[in-house]
Formats: sequence, C-alpha cells, structure tokens
Amino acid sequence: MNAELILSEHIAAIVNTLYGLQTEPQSVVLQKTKKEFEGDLTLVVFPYVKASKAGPEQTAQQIGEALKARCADVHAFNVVKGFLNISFTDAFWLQTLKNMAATKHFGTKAAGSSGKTIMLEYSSPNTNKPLHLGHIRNNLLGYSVSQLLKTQGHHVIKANLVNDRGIHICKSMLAWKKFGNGETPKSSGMKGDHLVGKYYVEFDKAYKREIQELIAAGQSKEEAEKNAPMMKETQDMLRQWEAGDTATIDLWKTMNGWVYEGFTQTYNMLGVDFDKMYYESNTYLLGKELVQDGLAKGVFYKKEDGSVRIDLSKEGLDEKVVLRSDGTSVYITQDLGTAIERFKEFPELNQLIYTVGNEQDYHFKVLFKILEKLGYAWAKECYHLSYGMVELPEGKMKSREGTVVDADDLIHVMIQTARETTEQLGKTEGLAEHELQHLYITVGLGALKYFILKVDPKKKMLFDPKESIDFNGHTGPFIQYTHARICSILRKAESLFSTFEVNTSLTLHARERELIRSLYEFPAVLSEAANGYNPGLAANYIYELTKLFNQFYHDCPVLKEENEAIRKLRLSLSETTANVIKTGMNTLGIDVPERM
RNA sequence: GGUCCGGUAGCUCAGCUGGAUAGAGCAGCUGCCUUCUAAGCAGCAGGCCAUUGGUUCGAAUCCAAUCCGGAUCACCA
Repeated sequence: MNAELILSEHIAAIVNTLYGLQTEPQSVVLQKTKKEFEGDLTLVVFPYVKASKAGPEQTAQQIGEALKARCADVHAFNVVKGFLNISFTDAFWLQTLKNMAATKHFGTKAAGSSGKTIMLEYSSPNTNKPLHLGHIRNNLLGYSVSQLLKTQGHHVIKANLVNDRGIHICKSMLAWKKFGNGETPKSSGMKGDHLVGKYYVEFDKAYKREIQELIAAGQSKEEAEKNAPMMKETQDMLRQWEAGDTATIDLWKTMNGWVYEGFTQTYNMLGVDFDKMYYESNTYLLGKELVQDGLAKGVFYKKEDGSVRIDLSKEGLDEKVVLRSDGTSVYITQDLGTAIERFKEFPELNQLIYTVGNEQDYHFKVLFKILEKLGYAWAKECYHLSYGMVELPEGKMKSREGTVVDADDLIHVMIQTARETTEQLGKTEGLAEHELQHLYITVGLGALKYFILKVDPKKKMLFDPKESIDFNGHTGPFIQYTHARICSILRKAESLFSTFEVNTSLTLHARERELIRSLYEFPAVLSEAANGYNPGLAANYIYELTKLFNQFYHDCPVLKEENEAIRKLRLSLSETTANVIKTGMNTLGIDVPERM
C-alpha cells in the first residue's frame, strides 16, 4: 500500500518496455507534488528524454498514459514542462486512511523488533554548578533521539556519565569550607546545585582577588595564577581526595548529594531520565592498562620524557598524549577505558552514541580513531551526536561572566507565562487545581522544548532572553492547542457516535486528501529523523501536519456534517491526526493536553 | 597557520541525496468569532539563497576559490 512503491514499479516497467531501458524500480525518483500543482506524486522525466527520443512534455505524456492504463490506483495525471504529476484515486487514499486508523501505534515499530541495542549517553553534567540552557539542549536532544530510536524498534540504554570529581569540584568544596559557615540547602533555602554553584563563583572571586594582589606584588600573570593560595589549596584538596582522605571524601559526598537532589528536580521538570548512571569517580582510572596493550601492539609509543602518545598525523589529526609523563591518565584515556568497559558490560551492544557539543568534534574523531587502531571492531559503531552551541545575542554564554541562562529560572518563567496566557484566554473552567498546574507545566515546557528541538541539532542556535519564547505560530503550544481541539471534538463525538469507520467509496474534499497524504508520510519521517539523529525533522513535520489540520478544521465541519458517512470519515481523520500528533510529540518528549 | 562547521526575508528558522515561480513563524498592515476551543483561519508586504567561477538539460542544493563568523588543534575536562 505504499504509493511510491506502486508507482516506481509501474514506471520502471513502462520506461523499460517503451524506451528499451533497464531501469530498476529503486532508481525511479519520485517527489511530492508541489502545492500549486494538481497531483500527489511527481515524476521528473528529464532522465528519460534521451531514451525516449521525444521532448519532455511528450515523454511525460506517454508515461502518464501508460501508467493510467495499467495502474488502477492512478486516477489522473497532468504534465507541466518535464514534470509528470500523478494523482491517486480517492479510494486509494481512503483505504490508506483506513489502514492507518486501524494500526496501533501507527508510525512506530514494535519495541525491540529491530534486535538492535544502542547505548545513548547524554547530559553528563559537572557537579560544581547548576544546569544552564546549553545543558537543556543537550538533555532534550539526547532524550528525543532516544525516543526516536525506540520508534524504530531499537532497544535503547540511556546513560549519564556524571563528572563528579576533579579540580572544579574541589573549587566549590574549598570555597564552601572557607566562606560557607556550614550553609546547607536547608538552612539557605537554596536548591542544592545552586548552592554549590554559588561557592564555585565564590572561589573564582577570591582567586581573582589573590591574583590581583600577587600581580601588584610584582608577579607575572602566569606566576600569580599558579601561586595563588586558593589554587594551591585546591590542588592539595584534589590530592587528598585521590588519597582517600576521609574528611575530604565526606565533604565531597555531602556536596555532591546536594547537587544530585537539585539535578533530579531539574531532570524531572524536563521529563528526561536515565537507565544507567555512571560516575567519573568510579571510571576515571579506567583505560590505564589499555595503554600497555596499545604499546604492545605498537599503536602507541613512549617518548623520552615518559609520556605515551599516538601519532595520528597520517589520519589528518595530530599527535595525541594518552598517558602523562608522570604516569597519570588524561581525559581521552578514561574515554577509551569507559567505551571498552561498556561493550564488556553489555555484550549485546550494537552502537554507542555520545551526545556532546560540537566543540568536542576533534576529541571524538581522535577517540574513535584510536579505538579503531586498537582493533575494536565496534569502533565504527561509535557515533558523536554533535550539536551546536546555544548563543545569546551577545555571543556565547560564559558562566564566569554571569551571562548564562539558568535552566531552572528559564523553566520557571516558561511555566509562569503558560499560566498567564491560559488564564487570559479563560478556556479552562472546570479543571481542578492540580490539573491546571499540570497543564501550565505541559504548555510551558512544550514551548521551550519545541523551540529548541525544531532547530537542526548540528546548527548553533540563538536564544534571546529579552524576547520570550512564543506561544503562537510555529511553536509547541500551537501543536498542543490543535491536539486539544481535536480531543474536544472526539469527546463530544463519543457520546453521539460509536464507530468512526471509513467508507472507501466517498469523494474526498481537497483538505481531507491533503491531510491523509500528510499522515501517510509519518512513518517515513520518523525513520528519517531517527536515522539522522535529527528531532528537527519530526518537529517540522508535526507542524506541517498540524497546520493542515487547522485548515481542514476551518473548512470542513465534523460534528455538524450531516452526511453520516462523511462525518464518520472526518472523525476517523481527526482521531488519526490526534494520534500522530501525540506520537510525534512524544518523540520530542513533549506532552499534549486534551484541554487547554 | 592547519582542520572542521556555518552564512537563505528586519528577526528566528525550514528547504541542501541537484528539479517547477525559494517556504514557514515572529515583527508590520488588512479581513474573519450568535457556527466543532480565534493559542486559530484567510490575505498584503518583505529575497542578488555571502561573493566569484565551474560541473549540466537544470544549482540555494554538488565542486573550487574568496570574504565573513564560530569551533578546535593542552601532559584541561
């Protein structure tokens, strides 16, 4: 029942007999007919004019006539220049709708049906400061891609590798010890991650003061940065941590605990979750033994200074250190170790995806190349889901300059705006208080998530805090609103009519046909979005579909339609549209309300 | 400097495996609520697809060069 498949088989056969070609059906290129022309699918006939020894119009005419003669689903065709526009019969589209309406979870493949297991790592925050807008993009993207992969029948393990150790955490710890006076989230009323973030800023202030003093005392900037007591103490603290000093470890656990409580709240608001938590404090030593392995295999080599390196200059990359001269490992060593560990832990793993910003493109190139050189066959199944930075009108967000857009603040503003808008419109009488609260969250976050996910992940995106995120037009709430409208019809219809059946001998209204055609594309869109790791494709499709529904809604009465068969068709069409909107938005992690 | 990514309406973005007159939304202007939710629908206006050359029946799309912006090239993570 696939429109493209039907046509391409017939067309291949036609051009082969007519023009003596040997065209495969797969190589017949069809495209959606442009809106301003009559038709469903369009064949560009230029590739065949040489063989047909006729002009483009004539060739198109010939193919069109042959097609209509041999394919019962083809209703009509027209030729514009070299373009053959083909229309299917209404019966074909009605049958298509009937099938879609009868398919449970239309557009998605059954869970686990692909037999593929994919680990997708995302979020991976540092525990020294709260989440900001950049993390939001990461979280939403990672979660959405995991949802998209699931629609293709893959088993997905969502993983979060928390960077819970290192010099930056020690900075917050040191500042808290020095200036904190025992402050806790409880005593301050602050969310734990924000409290720890506050001391990270405190550290920076104190550190900068010390540097200024040392410079004033005659040291160079570099010397001052190295010699500042705050920095020395932090490094001491890191050493104590690594040595397992009880007091340091206790403080570390306490403060990380605060951060986790805060993160959990933010994750819950964003509606993202994880199947597997990893902590760098457990994994940072991984990968060291691998260095021996790499040396033995001749992949790595040891320099005179004792450091171990790999030369990737032949691959167009540089020389990369994998073990410092003091024998400690660097970031990439850990990453090598954890990757290998994960394939050991999950032998069924087919793919490993890292959701990390494009500033680390180079890092992942090197990482995957080293894994390949070490002889791991799965190295080619590692993928860097790289995304662009979120920028402000002034440029990049800089935490030190206080220009970051805080995740919790932004979420709060979105929910607040959703409340104000909803109250202004006043369409929610009868909803209980907890339902209203839920609605504000759904709409506020719907706006935020859609705003971020509709943009191609690869591209950097701009966020202007002065212009709040819209609720009209190409937005999440527009789509949610349409869904609520459909639900309203369906609620009323339920009490009136029992079944929404499709009579395939009806004549379609142009709006109906457009809508069915759009619904029909849904499975292909989901698979394309999943294969390209691009939620933006799904987001833009849902918007197009929603716009079409609103036109249909405007032009075609549903409940008020007097012809029963047409009314039932429209109800079925409405219901299928609502399902597709819901399923589609679900891949974006966006909930759709039944009333708003 | 090497490598990589990007440059489409005033603004934010689609379109990029070559196809018809380059699309949306916002902002601006104009209509449409006694009729299934106006968070909607319809319309007007807005463009040298950074520039130049090439490939061909055809280029926003592919190639090259140039200009502009960003990232990266740590014994940081």
